[in-house]
Amino acid sequence: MIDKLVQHINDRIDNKLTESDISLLSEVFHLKKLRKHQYLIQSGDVCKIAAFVVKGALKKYTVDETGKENILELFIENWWAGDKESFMIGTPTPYYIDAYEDTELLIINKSDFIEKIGKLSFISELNYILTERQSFQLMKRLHSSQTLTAEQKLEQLQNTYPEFFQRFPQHIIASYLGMTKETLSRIRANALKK
Amino acid sequence: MIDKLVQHINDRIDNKLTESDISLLSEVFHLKKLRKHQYLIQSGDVCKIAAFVVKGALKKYTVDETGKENILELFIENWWAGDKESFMIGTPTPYYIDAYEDTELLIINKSDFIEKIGKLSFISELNYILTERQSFQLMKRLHSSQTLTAEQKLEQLQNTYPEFFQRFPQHIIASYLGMTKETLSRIRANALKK
DNA sequence: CGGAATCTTGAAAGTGTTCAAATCAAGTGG
DNA sequence: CCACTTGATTTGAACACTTTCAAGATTCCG
Repeated sequence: MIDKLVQHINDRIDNKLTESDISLLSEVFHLKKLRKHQYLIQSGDVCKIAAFVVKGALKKYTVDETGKENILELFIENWWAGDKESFMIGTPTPYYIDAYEDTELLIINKSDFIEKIGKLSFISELNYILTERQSFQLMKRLHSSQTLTAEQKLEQLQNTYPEFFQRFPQHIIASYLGMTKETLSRIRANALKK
Repeated sequence: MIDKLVQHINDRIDNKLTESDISLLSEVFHLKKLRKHQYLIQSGDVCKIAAFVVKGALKKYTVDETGKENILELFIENWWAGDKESFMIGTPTPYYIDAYEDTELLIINKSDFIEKIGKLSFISELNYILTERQSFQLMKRLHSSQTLTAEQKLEQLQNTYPEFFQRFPQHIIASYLGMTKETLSRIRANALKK
């Protein structure tokens, strides 16, 4: 169970984890299972956990006045799910995160994070790497959101995260891309013609 | 000159800079002046510098096939201008950055950054804080870009960065918001009626 | 088989863009 | 001080793309 997390970390940091690092991780992370449609966090909560996805899929979204979901992020295996801003700063999150499939997570709560591992160099290193990558990706997504047509957005997503199309239905992908499911359907029909 | 940078750093880190920290900064950062319309970086360059804005204003943008500028970021005093991804990873930047006003920058080049200050704890701390904040802001901008109407985008920008409206003309603001100058002009006319 | 979720299709409406032209504002040089 | 230039803003009309709403078709799965 913890193996996937250890692997994830070793893939990203310079010096591999020692046995004692790993046993510490085993202590502070615990397994949590979510059934399809269960929430990890809800709007208004302060996010007090960080969650590593061992198995399954989740979506992060807001809900507008009309009840429409606007999906911001999709999480699958080996991704971190949560609201980092709420977790770090302690402000209430505006987001919902729920399981789209039955999901297994490795959870650490904020107090354990701060007291037990936050200051370890491999955690700082990992955290920095992930945060920096996140910001690079968000810059690209923002640019795409503002400059590309719906068709170009689809094509780009097929190139960057083809796995999403295996895991999520079209209406979820559409919302992630900032368009309606009808638009996505029509665009796909057009793209096939060519 | 270096004072503004020292102030900027002291405002953000836990332990204030020492005299020797400051004299080291004075050594590795040098002043660069840009006249209005001069480039700091151009598309295709590898960004080999990080630049702190002492005075002036800059814009970061791409140019599409038709020559249209799509502005991603605006920089004024006390902001860092550059393409961090290109700087850190060494990939060619897709962006242009140019001065919208006559501008004074404190520049550090990559080799000095890596060899002389990159490993100092106050630089790591600052870098992490800025990167994290950047990613929080980008998440919000992406969400706004995908969910708000043009009118709501304007209102939100007026609330978050009112100073932009003093420093940049409307067509620049419009591009930053991902809309045309005509749309922004009409929206403002409508908003005034109410 | 039957029901729920998903995907497709059509027509009408909405929102923002494009293109072109007019207006406005702020220097600059004569 | 005025004419001229340049950049910025506004306005109008036609157009393009995406959404909305509604209905029908398809797929999945117990």
